[in-house]
Amino acid sequence: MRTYTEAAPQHVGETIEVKGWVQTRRDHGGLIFIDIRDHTGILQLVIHPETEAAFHLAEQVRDEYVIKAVGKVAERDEHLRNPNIATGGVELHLETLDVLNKSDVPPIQINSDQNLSEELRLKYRYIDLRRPKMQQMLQKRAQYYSWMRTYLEEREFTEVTTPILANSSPEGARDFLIPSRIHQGKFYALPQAPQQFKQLLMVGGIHRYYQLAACFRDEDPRADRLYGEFYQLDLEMSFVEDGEEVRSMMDPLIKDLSVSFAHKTLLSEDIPRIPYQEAMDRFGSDKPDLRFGMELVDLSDTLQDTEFGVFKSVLAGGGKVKAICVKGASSLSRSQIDKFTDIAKSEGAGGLAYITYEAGEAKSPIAKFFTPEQLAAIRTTMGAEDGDVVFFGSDKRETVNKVLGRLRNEFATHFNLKDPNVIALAWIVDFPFYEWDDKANKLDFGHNPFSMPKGGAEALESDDKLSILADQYDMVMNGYEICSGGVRNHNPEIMYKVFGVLGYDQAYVDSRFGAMINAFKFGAPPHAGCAFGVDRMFMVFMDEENIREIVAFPKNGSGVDVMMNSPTIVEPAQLKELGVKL
RNA sequence: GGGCUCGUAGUGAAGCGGUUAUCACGCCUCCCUGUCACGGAGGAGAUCGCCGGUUCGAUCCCGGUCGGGCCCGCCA
Repeated sequence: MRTYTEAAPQHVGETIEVKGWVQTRRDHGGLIFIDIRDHTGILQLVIHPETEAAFHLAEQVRDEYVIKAVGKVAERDEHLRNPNIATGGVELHLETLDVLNKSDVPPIQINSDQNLSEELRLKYRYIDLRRPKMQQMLQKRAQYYSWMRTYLEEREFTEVTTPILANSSPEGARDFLIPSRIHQGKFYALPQAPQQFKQLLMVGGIHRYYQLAACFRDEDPRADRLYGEFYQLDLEMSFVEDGEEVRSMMDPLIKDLSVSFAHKTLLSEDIPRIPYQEAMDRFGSDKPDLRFGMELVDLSDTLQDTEFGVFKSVLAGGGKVKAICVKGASSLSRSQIDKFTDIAKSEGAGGLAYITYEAGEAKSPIAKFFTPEQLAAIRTTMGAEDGDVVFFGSDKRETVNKVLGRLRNEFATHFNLKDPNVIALAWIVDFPFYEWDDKANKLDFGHNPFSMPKGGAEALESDDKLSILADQYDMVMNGYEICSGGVRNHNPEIMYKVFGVLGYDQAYVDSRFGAMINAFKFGAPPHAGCAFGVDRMFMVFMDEENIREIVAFPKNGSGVDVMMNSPTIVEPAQLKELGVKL
């Protein structure tokens, strides 16, 4: 009878057959033990010299050989049990042994707790995947997908797959282009997201749509961003005019995944909705980690009359002086503070002023520039106690927020304020529709040109284009953006206007988004939706800080698949067929 | 495109202007009948990423280059 190793204890006294890999072999000369591993776990095989053929073969077996073992399951004597493995109470006394395949000495040791370089693990991913951790990860991921599918299907969402060979998107990330053989000189592009298709599904009368969609973007990767391809839980709902309908639809799923699937604790049952500007002002980020406080405090009024030159000139120029209070930071060494100063500078700060509170005193090179009243006011406003350090930022509003937001995050990491067992969720809402592009020195879309401006066509007439808000929302989980969505603009007239603000005429819009605009002329229902970055969310659930850890076959940081050796040079014949001149 | 950082046996680490380049795991041979990351004895295995410079002498210092990682830019 064929069985899995984990089931062995249920078959004491029976003869069973197990197949798997050799985890380790312990040869005692006159007695050999082999730990056999399959996808369920490990089982100890005992090979006695009396079973001559099996014993002889067992002497030659090496790690990672693939074997088939037949024998009788026996209870182990009390003193021979191994509490460290699930099947440690039994063992299999071999009758026959077959080697189904040999293995070279593996380049990475999978049964060791030695650090392994990621490079090597990716090159030999098929061996790396045999490790229990990776096995569990892939199992868990499948459950995760299934969990989401079940939730959506119970709520009238229909799964529809959309084309992978699609069109180049003129805005946004770089495309992966696919040359057309039939139409030489023309190209498909892999979709950056199924955005236009899902909106067309709404026009097509699909009530609610979802898809675990592959998305492709040719942008440089990060620890939380895969190169090339990633998956979104993409969804859209028709006849929705208020984004709150989408958000409240998704809240229970994400909370349930956090608690029941990932076994974590929610920071709060209620998921706050935080306007973009408020998030920037309080946390210095549009993806704030809410597991800790350390909020940015505006001291501009408190220090209105300061004689401290740096602050004085910033305030006179309409900028802001803000600060964060870092609990217990007086323990930081000079060189540690220098490191944080470098970080502040890398975000555009001129320096990093701070006040240390110790033994009731405010110690700081800049303390002498403040009146006792100002010093007292700073301390009270910041809630600083002995042992704390208040770090200042002074610049124009956006820069101060960015600098202190980054520091808030770095300090939280340094002082271990990010509890991995807690999930803090928030929706960031009311993103600015337009942003000022400093480099190009012109107005540009803040986020997504397809979302509805809040207030509709009328709002677009505003003189202050930067004050126009988009009906758009991101979900944030522990400092990661895990979802982005919006109420879509389904009205061709408003669509033309949205682009018109940036100086694009109707012909331009038609040439870029003709299919979608045209569709909107034939009775497009109002609709709204969103897309979750399922890889990134899963990474948080699995306590990983590198997104490649939760993907079976990721590309490395240079966009290379070091196992398959892609990208690669192709045969001239293939290029010729595509019309490429050699 | 830019910044920081790493590169030493198969693997993970240590080291240092002059060493026989150290340790652990793994590997090979032999011994071993109750181990479980078995144990014991012995052994093989490294042009110290690559190129150039400084020096009497470079794995070590300097410059460049290649490769990995993290970050900025970028990611509608």
